[in-house]
Amino acid sequence: MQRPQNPPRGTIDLLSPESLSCRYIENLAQRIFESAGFQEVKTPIFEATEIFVRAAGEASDIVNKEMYTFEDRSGRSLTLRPEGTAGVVRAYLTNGLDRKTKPVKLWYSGEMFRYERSQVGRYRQFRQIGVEIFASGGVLIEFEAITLALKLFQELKIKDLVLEINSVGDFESRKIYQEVLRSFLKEHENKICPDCQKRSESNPIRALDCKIPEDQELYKQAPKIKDYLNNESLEHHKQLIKLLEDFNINYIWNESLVRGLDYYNNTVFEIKTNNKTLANQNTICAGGRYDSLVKDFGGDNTPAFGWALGLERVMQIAEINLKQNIDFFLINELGQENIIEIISLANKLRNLKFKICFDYDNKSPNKQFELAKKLNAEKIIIFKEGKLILKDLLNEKQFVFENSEELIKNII
RNA sequence: GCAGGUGUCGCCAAGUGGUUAAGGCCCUGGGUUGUGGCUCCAGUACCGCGGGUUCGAUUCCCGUCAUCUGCCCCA
Repeated sequence: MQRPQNPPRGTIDLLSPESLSCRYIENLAQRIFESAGFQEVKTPIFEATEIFVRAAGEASDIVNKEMYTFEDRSGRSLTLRPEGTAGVVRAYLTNGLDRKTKPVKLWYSGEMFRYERSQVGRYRQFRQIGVEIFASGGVLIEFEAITLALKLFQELKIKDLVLEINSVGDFESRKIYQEVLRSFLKEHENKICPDCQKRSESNPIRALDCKIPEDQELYKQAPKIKDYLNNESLEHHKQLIKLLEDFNINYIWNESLVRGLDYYNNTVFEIKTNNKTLANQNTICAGGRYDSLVKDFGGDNTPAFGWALGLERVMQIAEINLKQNIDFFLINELGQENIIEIISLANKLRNLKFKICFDYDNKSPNKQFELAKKLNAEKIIIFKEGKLILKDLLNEKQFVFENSEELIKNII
C-alpha cells in the first residue's frame, strides 16, 4: 500500500504541540465551567437521525445537506452529531434531569460532524465546547453563560473580540416579521442578488446579512425586527443589554443576526474575532435561547439557553505556546547489563511525578546525549563508572552521587 | 453543489521535451569527538493517477483524484 497522503477530507490530525493546546483549552474550560457549578455531560457521538431532524428543522441546511447519516445493521437510521444541543436535550430527558434540582447547568466538549466543503477554520470533523442550561428563563443565566465564554477567551489572551447580540423574538412575532420581510424582498426582487432572491423564500432574515454593498444599502429601508418584538421580548432584550452595560461589556446590537438553527427564540448572540487568519469563518462562539426544544422533544415546557465554540477556530487565534519536555534523561554509559538499575531509577522518579526518558536501543552515549537534547530534557543523569552524575543542561552545572538513593534525596 | 489556484523525496524547494531529476531541513546508519548540541561520510523520488500529442514527457493537452481559496451555509 502506498503511504497515505491525507486523512479523510475535512479532517485533521492533531499532533503535539496542537494536541497540547487542545487539551489546555479543554482543561481551562472545565475549570471555568466548574467555577460556576456546571456539570459535564458526555453524550454519544451518534444519535437517532430523528433527534437532529427534530432539533435543527427539516428545512435547515444541516439536515438537508450536511449530515453523516447511516443505517446500522438492523436498519435504524443513525447520524453522527452535527451539533451538540440536540443530544444534550435528549440526554436531559432520557436521564430524567428534569426531575433534578434546577436550573440544570451542563457543559460538554466533543467532536461534531458536518459534510460540507472544508475551508479555513471549517472542517467536516470539528470540536465544539459548549454549555446548555435548562429551566431558567431569565436574563441572568444568559448573562452568566455569555460572560463565561468571554472569560474563557480572556484567559486565552484572545483580543479583538466582538460580542454581537440580537433578539429574534418569540415564534409568533418572528413568523409575522418573516412574512413582512419576505414581502419587502419580493417587492425589490429585481434589485437584489440571486442569493437573496433564494433567501427571501428559505430564510428572509438571512438576507439582511448579505455581503453585497448594493443589497446592504437597500436593506437599510427594510422592516426592523425590533419593531415586531412583543413587549415581553423587548423587555427581555433590554434587561440583558442593561446587564452588559452595567458590567461594561462591549456589545453590538446586530439586528440582522440570526442563527442557522430554527429552534432559537429571543436572545441570540455570536462572538466574532477580527483576527484575519480565520477569514470569513470569524465566528468563534455562538448560541442563544431555545425555550421550545425540550417540549418538542416530549418534555415539559422548559426554557433553555446554550452556546458552543469552535475549538479549532479558537486554537488558531489563541497563540498558546506549549512545548513538551522531560525532566530527566537517563544516560547509560555502562552497557545493557546495567539496564535494571536504569529502569528502577526511572520508575522511582516517575512515581515522584518527574518526566523521565532513557534509551531503549543500546545507542552509543553520544547518541543518547543527542536524544536527551531532542526530547527537551532539562537535566540528564549519567550512569558512569558506578556513580551517577546529575547535569543541568540549562546552566551546565553538575553533581556526582554515589547511588540512586542519594541522588533522589537531593532532587526532592 | 458552484467558481478559481495548486500537485517534483517526511517537510521546504530548483529544474528541463531527450544520457544518472539540484539543493536545504528532518530522519536513519557510521566516523571524529568522546559530558552531547560542531564537523565528516553514507542512505532514501518509478516528478498525484490515467489517457493523449510526440521518435521521446516530470516538463505540452485532456480527464481524474487530492489539496487550498472563495460562494452557499456554518463553530
